[in-house]
Amino acid sequence: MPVKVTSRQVAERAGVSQSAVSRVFTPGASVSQKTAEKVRRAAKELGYRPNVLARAMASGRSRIIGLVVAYLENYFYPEALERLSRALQENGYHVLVFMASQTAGNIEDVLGEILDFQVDGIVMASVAMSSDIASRCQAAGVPVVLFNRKQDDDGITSVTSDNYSGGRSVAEFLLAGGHERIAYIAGWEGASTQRDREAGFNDGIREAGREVVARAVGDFRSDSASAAARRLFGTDPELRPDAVFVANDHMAFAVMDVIRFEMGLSIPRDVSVVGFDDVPPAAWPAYDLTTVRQCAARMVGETISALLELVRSPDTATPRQITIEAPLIVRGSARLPDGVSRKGASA
Amino acid sequence: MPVKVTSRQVAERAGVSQSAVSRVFTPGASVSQKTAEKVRRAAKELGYRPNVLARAMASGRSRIIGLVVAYLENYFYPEALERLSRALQENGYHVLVFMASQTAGNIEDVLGEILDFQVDGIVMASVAMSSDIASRCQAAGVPVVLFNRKQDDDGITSVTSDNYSGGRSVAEFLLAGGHERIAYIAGWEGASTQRDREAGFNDGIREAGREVVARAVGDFRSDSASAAARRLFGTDPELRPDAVFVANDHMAFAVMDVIRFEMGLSIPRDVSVVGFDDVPPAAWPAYDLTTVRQCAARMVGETISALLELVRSPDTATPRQITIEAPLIVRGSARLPDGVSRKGASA
DNA sequence: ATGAAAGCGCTAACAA
DNA sequence: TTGTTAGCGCTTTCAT
Repeated sequence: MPVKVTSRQVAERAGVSQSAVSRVFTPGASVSQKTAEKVRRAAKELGYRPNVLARAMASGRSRIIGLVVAYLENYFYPEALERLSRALQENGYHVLVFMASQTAGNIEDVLGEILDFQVDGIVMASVAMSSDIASRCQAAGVPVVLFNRKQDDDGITSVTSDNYSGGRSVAEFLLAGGHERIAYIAGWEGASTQRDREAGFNDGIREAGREVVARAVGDFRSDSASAAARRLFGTDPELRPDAVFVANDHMAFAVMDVIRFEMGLSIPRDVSVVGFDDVPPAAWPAYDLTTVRQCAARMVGETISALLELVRSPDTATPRQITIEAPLIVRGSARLPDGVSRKGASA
Repeated sequence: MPVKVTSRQVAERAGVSQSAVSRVFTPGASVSQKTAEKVRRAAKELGYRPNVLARAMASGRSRIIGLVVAYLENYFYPEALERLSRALQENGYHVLVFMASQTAGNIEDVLGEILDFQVDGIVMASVAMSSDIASRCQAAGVPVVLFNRKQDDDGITSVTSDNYSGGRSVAEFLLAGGHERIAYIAGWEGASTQRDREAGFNDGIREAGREVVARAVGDFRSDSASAAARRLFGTDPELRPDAVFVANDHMAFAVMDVIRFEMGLSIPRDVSVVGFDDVPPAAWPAYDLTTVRQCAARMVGETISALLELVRSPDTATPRQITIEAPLIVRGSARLPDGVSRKGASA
């Protein structure tokens, strides 16, 4: 049995030209029933499968999508990756993964590598904002969509959840719950998600004529978040916050553990904690975290359709900023406003 | 600025032949300093980057590694994927992801797709055992390594941790802790990891002249694990297990939550729980789970070196079964044997 | 509907 | 060291 079967060999066996074989394996090409049958039989007998790379070279379309992702440690991303990959597979595309460091400017290098692969499109998940990306890809003629990040430049397609409103609903919820001293633990400040969540949150607080009493930066990392929590809560009981909004769940778990197991405080009696993302562990009873949901399924769905649109009709498709609604999921980690039960979402 | 720059254009500009350009970008090829410089300058001016796909076609080596993975829901895999991808990137390879369903026989289809991409090698993470895979890849001349799975057939390279010993140390630890009624919650029975962990565990229990008093199957899924826990612990206090070994951490978290929050029992006072994997949440204070560590870093390291060895010297390299040691990590979710403190590991 | 022929952009002998 | 020449396996005009 031959290790590599070419279309030429199939053609020979089927008694047709090589291009006939190519057509049989090209959806929408014009071949007669008879030829198709002969070819398929010969192909099956020989165990022929078209070489995707050769096809890519000749056609200029690789059916490969480059995915840049910084860290899988935040459990929002594994789910997104899995969904993205499955959805793309169903559409005949495959994902080539490029790991980038979270903060570094090495996005530029990575971008070069990606482009070398002649990918049909790129999904950038959780990268720093940089308008260079847009222009470089535009120059290379490769569509990009930003996943869970936004740029001020609106020439680039992005899919995010409504971070601003999400942050705002947290503020309103916490205020309605009668909290007096509300704090915030920020994510990495280079991220648009961080910026928007905080902006919405702050606006919500301020419009009630109040102020955030304490702020620390956790950089979206659990160790930094723990440290931030120690700083915020390791003070006099009178100065201590009675509520904290943490910029994502991943950090919120660390914060909750510091509050409960190091400080010996009770959640939500002494302190209310709210996160952002609604990753699976947020629903685990040990955390039962009130949080803002980023619906990975919908975000991925929009990402795919925007990207494939750009891939398939590069000329007519235009960049869009897609925003997915981000509902507050009320669980047990935060004191409730009067009259609100755990089942009802708050606004 | 041209959208696509070819080596031919660079050659023209540098005043050399096209193959000279190719050589400059081929490590280890023979080019003079002078030529190299001219070419590099021309390349830079034009913004030339070699087309990886064309190179792959011509050379027969794509520098793409196919990764088959079933589910990222178990947090052991995101970490493995991230490490694998980074390590391969450092070696000039990239990962093409293929999602397979956990149980289905669709590994076969996926394998076909992978092979179409002319990948240089394949990593199969968490797939069902199937000796067909080995032969199909062998026929295609593509090296494979099984990650976190083993086959009876030893013609295929695999990297696993020492699941048998791991299971055994759990048995010994639980026995030493004075537990009277020891139960087991199994993973998906098609997995070699499940089989080996249980075998080691059972042997450890039996050699002490004892028996596992209850067993349920959780299929490595948290909902099934919760259900299993309800069955096991929803009985008379006298019949209730006082210790349970759960085949992986992912399930163990669900089991702990059922035990604590549904049954109202205390861990470890009423029930000891031990898991397997040592994923990050196992160390979170809210779980503080005693578990057996699968060292992702080492497993990935061995996977990479075995795979690259097979890729680079297909003739001399031989299949190996690599086993990584799997130490028990003692935390607070299980009653300790007398004299053992949380810092000292048990045997 | 089909075959012939010309590439896609590169690597790898082979000569020189 | 360098240029010339064949391909790698496919898609895609262009005739027929």
